Amino acid sequence: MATEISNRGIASRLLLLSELLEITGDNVFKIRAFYRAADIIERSNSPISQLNIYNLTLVPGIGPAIAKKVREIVETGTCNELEVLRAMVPPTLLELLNLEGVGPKTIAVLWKKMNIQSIDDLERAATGRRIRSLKGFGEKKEQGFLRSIALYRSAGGRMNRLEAEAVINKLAGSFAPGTWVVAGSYRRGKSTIGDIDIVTTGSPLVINPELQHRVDEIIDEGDRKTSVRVLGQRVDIRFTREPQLGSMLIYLTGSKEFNIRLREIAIGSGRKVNEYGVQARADGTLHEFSTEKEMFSFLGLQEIPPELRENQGEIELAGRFQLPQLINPSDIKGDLHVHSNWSDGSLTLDQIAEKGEALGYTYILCSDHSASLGITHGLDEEKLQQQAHEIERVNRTGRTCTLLHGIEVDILANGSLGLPDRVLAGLDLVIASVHSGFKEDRDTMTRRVIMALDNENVDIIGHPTGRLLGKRPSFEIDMSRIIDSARETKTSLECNASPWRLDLDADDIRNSTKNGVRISIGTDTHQEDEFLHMPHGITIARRGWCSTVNILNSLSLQELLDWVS
DNA sequence: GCCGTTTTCGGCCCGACTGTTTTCAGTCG
Repeated sequence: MATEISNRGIASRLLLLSELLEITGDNVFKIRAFYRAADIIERSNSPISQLNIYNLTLVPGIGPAIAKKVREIVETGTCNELEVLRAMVPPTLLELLNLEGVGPKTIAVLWKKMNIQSIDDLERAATGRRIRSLKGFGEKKEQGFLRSIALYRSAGGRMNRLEAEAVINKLAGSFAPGTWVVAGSYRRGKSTIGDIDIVTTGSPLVINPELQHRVDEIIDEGDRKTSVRVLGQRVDIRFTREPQLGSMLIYLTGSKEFNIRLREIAIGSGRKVNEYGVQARADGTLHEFSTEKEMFSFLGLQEIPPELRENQGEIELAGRFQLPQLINPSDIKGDLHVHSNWSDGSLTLDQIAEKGEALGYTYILCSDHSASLGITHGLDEEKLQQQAHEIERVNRTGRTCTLLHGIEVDILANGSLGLPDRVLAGLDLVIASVHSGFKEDRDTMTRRVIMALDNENVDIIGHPTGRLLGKRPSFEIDMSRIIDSARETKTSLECNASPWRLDLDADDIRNSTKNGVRISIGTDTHQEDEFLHMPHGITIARRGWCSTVNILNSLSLQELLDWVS
């Protein structure tokens, strides 16, 4: 059997098609249709390659033309229109789309009038001051191109949440306390953030000058909006007034798809939604909202938590007042992934129990590495037995937080585990994780993890895709098979709260809980301050539509022990 | 190209800011 093309594979070809159509100047609505279809296919949790033409057209956003192209891609790996465009447009031209301030129209003109085909070509032409001779281009554009090229070459990509917080902290002094809110993808709880968006009720007359000496660069400056660069990252600041704060927050929190959907709905009832409020199209009267809740209510919607605003069905549910009650920090009863100084952590077991008590937890799973992983001073059978005695001693000291004795056992290359079953059977909870052999192919890796799932001693699969944000991509793994197997074996999948992992991601979490798989949130703490990463994990779980019933560590200690047995 | 209890044709979210212009196109979010 030939390998089926993945949803991502289909989506990437449609995306390439829409980018090529942009440069060749095709109808913008047609381009958007391709772009939307690519997004829908990428996010779908069932294999699109198995749908026939008719079933494809039943997917919202896919019509007869795109359905035909998808089938062509499934059967041949590409489609005719894509190949025609690829033969026409130099491939290096697409890279120019990554430059800030450079869009498809600009690229088309540079290509057709000056035969500029790549970033290097553009740099040479701008340095040689040749571009200013083109109609519609001047000296400032030329300099802007050179700045964008330098920025693109030095860019470190998207920020993780800690890096975003560093940028925010650098600017915090520009605003009076209580007059500003971080919106955008940071507020929606995304695991990586492209730029920072801030809404403030402060005056631009005060804040714009304040920003001057805190930023690397002012990109745009205005009375309604100012954009700056801080620590190499873009920050957009929108100025508003208290009576309009609600609509501005909704607007700047997004997502883009969410905003578009909200506005489409408003059009249906003769209204216009923008960042200033809701306007009646008939007479132009503007309704203002100081809170988001008031504006949602005015539109006939339940208040939608920022983490859900992705146009993934939440708006329709909000219209029926049927949004899920999302998990909250106060629902978390304990941390299910902590390392002590018995392996590669820095805290003693006593310190961990003390910290757990201070955080209001009723339990913490002490899950050190197994001995198979040489670099982290893992525990063998003997050390594990000694640790058991020490945990018993700590648990007798009368703290309100109980230490559970567990392990983070390695899933080895052949799918077996780093410790024998009889050892694992004696522990309270077992996390099994992949820490080596990331380069295996998709099928091998999937079977490795499924073997671990089939082991009756394994309760949780730790960081199931192995990614390190910005450093190491997920390894190849068929998550739908993993989720099926987790359901059958009643195993939990981890939402690792470390800001460098945040793995599983929100889409996989939502697919897991739809299938009845419980999510375990663990901080993977190695040193004291990492206990504070729990909220990052909760945020991702909220993005995955999790209620308390979906979260393993919202169970009480007794319920958790019952679940294990 | 997609879509439809206003529509099967004619719409398709909305506004800020810049640079290059004498009124607007392009880009961005």
